[in-house]
Amino acid sequence: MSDLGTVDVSLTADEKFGEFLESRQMKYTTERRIIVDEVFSSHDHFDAEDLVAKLHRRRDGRRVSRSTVYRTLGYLVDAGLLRKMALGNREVYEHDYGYPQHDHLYCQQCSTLIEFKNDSLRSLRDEVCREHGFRPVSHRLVIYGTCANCNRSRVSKRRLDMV
Amino acid sequence: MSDLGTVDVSLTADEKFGEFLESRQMKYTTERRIIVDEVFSSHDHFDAEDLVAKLHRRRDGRRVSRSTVYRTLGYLVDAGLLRKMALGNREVYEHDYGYPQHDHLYCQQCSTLIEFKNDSLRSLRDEVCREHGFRPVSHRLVIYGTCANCNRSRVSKRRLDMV
DNA sequence: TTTCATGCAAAATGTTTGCACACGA
DNA sequence: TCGTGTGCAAACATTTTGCATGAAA
Repeated sequence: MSDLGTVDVSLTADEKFGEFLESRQMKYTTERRIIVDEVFSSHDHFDAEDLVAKLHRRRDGRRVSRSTVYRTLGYLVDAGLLRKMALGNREVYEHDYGYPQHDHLYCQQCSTLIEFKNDSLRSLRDEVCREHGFRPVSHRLVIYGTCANCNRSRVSKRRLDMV
Repeated sequence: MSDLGTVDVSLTADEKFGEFLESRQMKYTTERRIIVDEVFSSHDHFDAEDLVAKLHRRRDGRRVSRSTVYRTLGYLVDAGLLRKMALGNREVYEHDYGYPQHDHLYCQQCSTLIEFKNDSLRSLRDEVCREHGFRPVSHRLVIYGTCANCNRSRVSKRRLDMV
């Protein structure tokens, strides 16, 4: 997983979620805490069922049902803590809060996801929007292809084939 | 629907699909012809169920079952005639063959989809890929926000509110 | 103690598949 | 004719929902 560093934020994800819940008269339950802990313990992209599996197989007291996982993921997106995006034919979540805006390179060979940041891309996006009188809120860009590693292997393989 | 013109191609979509089917020892059946006709009769974006509905409600002899619609859409993508992409939480199809490469502005207010073409974007994409040793095959970019029309209405509304 | 959340099971959605019959080349 | 395709219904995969019980504030 690429690491683009962080964006300074005054609250932890946990605190931010607490504020969100409070503002909506919702409760910060044990289950919601378990989910936030799990989700923010690593920076990997994951889909709903990945998380269900992790939290469902637990033998300790920290099991959470499928419905609660799905419901809570929705709230985390609403709270601005997670972003949901389509990757091939999977729907994956990634950290949004405290993490810089970025786009993705997705290797169709080995399924590696590379994050990258490019400021010109952002300006170009805004310029296009301006030309259309369009007010951008967000965007999703995924470039599909093959990564450096896979390109290397293929070249080696091709060379071997030639021998 | 925006119209970006066409790209010159030597075969009609129908002929191209015929070639594809032949190359795979598949048959160009009545149902497949009905689907190609319908899909290429307009440039709108549509999802599988839109098409199922259109072809299922027909009273003439041109009804096609749900399974055949789904199966054929897959072949049309494989044949390079259609592109599939995520739009919000829908999966929509659009023409690929004979249509220029482009990206999308999606209005979250009125659900309008605006297509645009921007060559700098393409070069920038390729530059980013080069920096990462990544070989691009395709990409999906959707910018979410509000369109000129909706921005106008909102401004008017705001002005009225102030009176 | 009141209000909201959970877990379960059922339902809803979107898509794929096995199979008997039908059709295209 | 032969091999493929179709339609149907059933299976699947994913996500949502109604409801009785349980926990947070």
